[in-house]
Amino acid sequence: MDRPGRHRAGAGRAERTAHVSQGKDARPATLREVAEAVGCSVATVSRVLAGDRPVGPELARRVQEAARELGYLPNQVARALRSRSTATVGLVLPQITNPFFPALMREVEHALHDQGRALLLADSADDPALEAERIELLIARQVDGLIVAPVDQEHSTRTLAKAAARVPVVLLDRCVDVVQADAVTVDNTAGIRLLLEHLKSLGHSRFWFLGAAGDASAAVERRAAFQEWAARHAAFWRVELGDFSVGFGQHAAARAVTAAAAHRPDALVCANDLIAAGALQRLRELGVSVPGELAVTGFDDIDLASLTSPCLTTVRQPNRELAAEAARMLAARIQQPEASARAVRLTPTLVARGSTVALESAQGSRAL
Amino acid sequence: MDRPGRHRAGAGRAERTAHVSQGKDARPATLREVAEAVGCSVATVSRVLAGDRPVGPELARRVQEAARELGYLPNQVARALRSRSTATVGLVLPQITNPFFPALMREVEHALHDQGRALLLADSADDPALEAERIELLIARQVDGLIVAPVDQEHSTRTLAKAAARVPVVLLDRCVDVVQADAVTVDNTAGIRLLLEHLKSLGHSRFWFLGAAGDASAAVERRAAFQEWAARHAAFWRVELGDFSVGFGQHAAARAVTAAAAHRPDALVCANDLIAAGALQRLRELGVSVPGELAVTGFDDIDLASLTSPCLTTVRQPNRELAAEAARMLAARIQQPEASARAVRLTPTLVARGSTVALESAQGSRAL
DNA sequence: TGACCGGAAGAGAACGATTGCCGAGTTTGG
DNA sequence: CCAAACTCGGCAATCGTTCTCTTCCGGTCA
Repeated sequence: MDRPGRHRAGAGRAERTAHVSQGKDARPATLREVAEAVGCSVATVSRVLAGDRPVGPELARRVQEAARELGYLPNQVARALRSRSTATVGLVLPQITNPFFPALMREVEHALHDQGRALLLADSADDPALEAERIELLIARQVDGLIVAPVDQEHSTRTLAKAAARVPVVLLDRCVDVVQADAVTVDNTAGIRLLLEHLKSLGHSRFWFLGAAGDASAAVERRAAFQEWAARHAAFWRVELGDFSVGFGQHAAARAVTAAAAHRPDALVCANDLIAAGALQRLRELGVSVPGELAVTGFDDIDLASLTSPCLTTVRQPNRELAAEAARMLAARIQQPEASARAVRLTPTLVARGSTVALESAQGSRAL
Repeated sequence: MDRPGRHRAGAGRAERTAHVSQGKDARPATLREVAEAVGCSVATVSRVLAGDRPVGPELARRVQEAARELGYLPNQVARALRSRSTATVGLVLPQITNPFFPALMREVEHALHDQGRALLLADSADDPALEAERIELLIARQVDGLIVAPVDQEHSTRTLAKAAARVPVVLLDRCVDVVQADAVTVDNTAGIRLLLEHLKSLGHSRFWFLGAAGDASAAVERRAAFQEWAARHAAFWRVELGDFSVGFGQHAAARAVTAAAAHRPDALVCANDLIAAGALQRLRELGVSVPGELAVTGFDDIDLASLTSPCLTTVRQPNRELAAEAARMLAARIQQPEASARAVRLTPTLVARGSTVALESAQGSRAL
C-alpha cells in the first residue's frame, strides 16, 4: 500500500501512462489496410474516397464503412509527394511581435483555411539573412506558395527573386519593386496625406516625422510621402529616423519636447502605431498635453491604438481585405503560374481620435 | 475600372512577366538529376549529401559541385514520407489576436527552429469544434507533434485525447487535467496571490475580480485563486465574468463605478491584461482616478501593459521559458513516446506599475 | 452471333529520398 | 601469396497516394 497524503497526482498519472501507450496503435490506417479489410484493391479505395470516378454502390458502402471503422486519415505527405502539391503556404513576417502582423496573420490563416490550405509560419526577425534561410526551408518543404512581407527592399531582392523563380510568391504589406511578383499593399502615400491634411485642417503646421530607417517599402513610402507633402505645406518640418518600435517613439518624443523653440513641433507624425504609442506614453510622463500642446498620429490602427491615452488618431489598414486579397492572388497564381504579375493597392482610411482632436469634440464635428 | 477605392498597376508590369516564366525552371533539381549530371547512382548522391557513409573524395567533390550548380534542395516531402518524420510541429492557439499569444508564438517558433523543425500554425478561434477540425488536419499532415493551448477543459478533452493517441502532444499555457499529456503552464494561483498580497499591502480590501467565464484552465485557476484568497482576506469581494477581452473590461469597469456604495470596490483584479486595459481606458473616460480611487491589476504582462495610462501592474508570464520548455518537452516526447507524462509549472513574477502604485512612489518605497 | 461499348475494378508505375544488401575492387595480415 | 577485412558504389525495396493502363463483364446493335 502506498503512503497516504503523498503525490496522488503522480500515482494517478503513472497509471494513465499505460493508457497512452495502449491507445497509440503506432501508425494510423493506410489505404492498403482498408483495401485488405474490404478485400479490394488500393485503387478502388482511393477512388471511393476521392469520389472522382464511379464505383459500385455496394462496394463503395463497404469501403466507406471500413475506412470509418479503421479511422482512416489520408496521409497528406504521401498525397503531396504524388500530386506535387502540399496544400500548404508559407507566411514570412518580419516581426511577429508588432501587433499589426498577428492581426494580418490571423486573417491570412482564415483565408487560407477557407481554401483548404495550411499555414507554415516563419519569423524573419527583421534580418535579411534569416529571411533567406527561412524561405529556403519553406521551399524545401514544397510549399505551394509564399506570402512574404519582405524585410528590406535592398537586401531581400536576391532572396525573393530566387524564391519567385521556384514557387509562386505574393508580397504582402511591403513590396520590392525590382522583383517580379504579385503584391498587395496599402497606399502609404495616401495614408500619410490623409493624416497630414487632417492635422493641417486642425491648424497644425510644424511637423516632426518619426519614421523607420531602412529600405522596407512601407518605411520608405511613408517617409517620402511626408517629405513631399511637408515641403509644400508645412511651416516647419523635420524627419527623425529609428525603427518601428515603442522604444524609438519614447526616445524621439523626448527629443521633440526638449528641442530648441525654433525646431519644436506642434504635431508628431509617426510611421506606425507602435512609435506613436511610445511617444504618447513618454509625453504623458513629461506632462505634455496631447493634443493641446502636441498632436500625435500613428499608422496601422492596431487594437492598441484605441487604448492609449488619449486614443490614437491613425490610419486604418484594411487587413482583412489585405489578407483576403493576398490569399486570392496566391491561389490564382498557383493555378496560373505564368499569368502576368498584378499589384493591388488598397486605400487606408483615417480614424480620428483623441490624440489630434480634443476629447469633447472627438465624436462631433471636425473643427474648422 | 473595377472597384472603387483600389487601383491596380497592371500595365507597367506586363513586360517583366516574361522574366518570371523564364526563370521558372518548373521543378527544382532532384537527386536523380544530380546523379545523372555526375554520372553516378542516386544512392551515392544521397550518401554524399547526408554524409552518413564514406564516399571517394573525388566523386564526393563532383557531387557537391553538381548539387550546388543545379541548385539541389532535398525534397522534404519525399524525405518525410520515407523517414516517417516531417520535422514539423503544429501549434494551435485559441486567440491569435490576444497579444499574449503572438509573443508566445514567436518564442515557440524560435525554439522549434533551433531544433530544425517548422511550425504549422492553426487558430482555433476559441471554438472547440474548430479546434477539433484544425487538429485533425494537422495530424493528417503528419506533424511530428502538437503544441496546443486548449480552448476549454471540458470540450477539448475528447479532441485532445484522440490527438494524443496519435501524436505527441504538449499542452501550453492551459491544461486539461483529464488528458494524459505533457503540459507547461504558469502557476496561476501563485500569480493571483502575488497581486492580491500586493494590493493588500497597499491597503486595498474591497475587490472585484473581472474574470473570464468558461472552462479554460487559466480562467478557472485564476478565478478559484481569487475566490479562495478573497474569502479569507477581503473586506468585500465579488466576481464578474465575461471573456478575455478589452470590451468586457470596459463594460465591467463601468459597472464597478456605478455600483451601489456598499458594493463598490477599491481594486479591480482582472484575469488578464486585455481586460485590465479595457477597464483602465473606461475609467479614464469616466474620470475615475487610478490608482487613487480604484487600483487595477492585469495578468500576463503583454507589451501593451507598459503603455496604458497609468501603466499596468500585472504578473509576468515567462513566455520565453514557457515556449522553450514546451519545445524541449515535445522533442523529448517525440524521441520517447512512451515516457510518462510530465507537468511543468513556471512561476510568474509581480510587476508593479502605476495602476496600483502612485507615480511618484512607483520607484521608491512601498507605502505603509 | 459477333463486334462494340461502357462501367467497374485491378495491376502497377510513378513521386523523390533513404537504406539494407550485395558485389567488385583494394588493402592488409598471416 | 592468399584469404580476410574493408571501401566504395549500385540495385532495388520502401514510404502511402494517385493515376494511367488493362482487363473483365454484361449489354446493345447490326
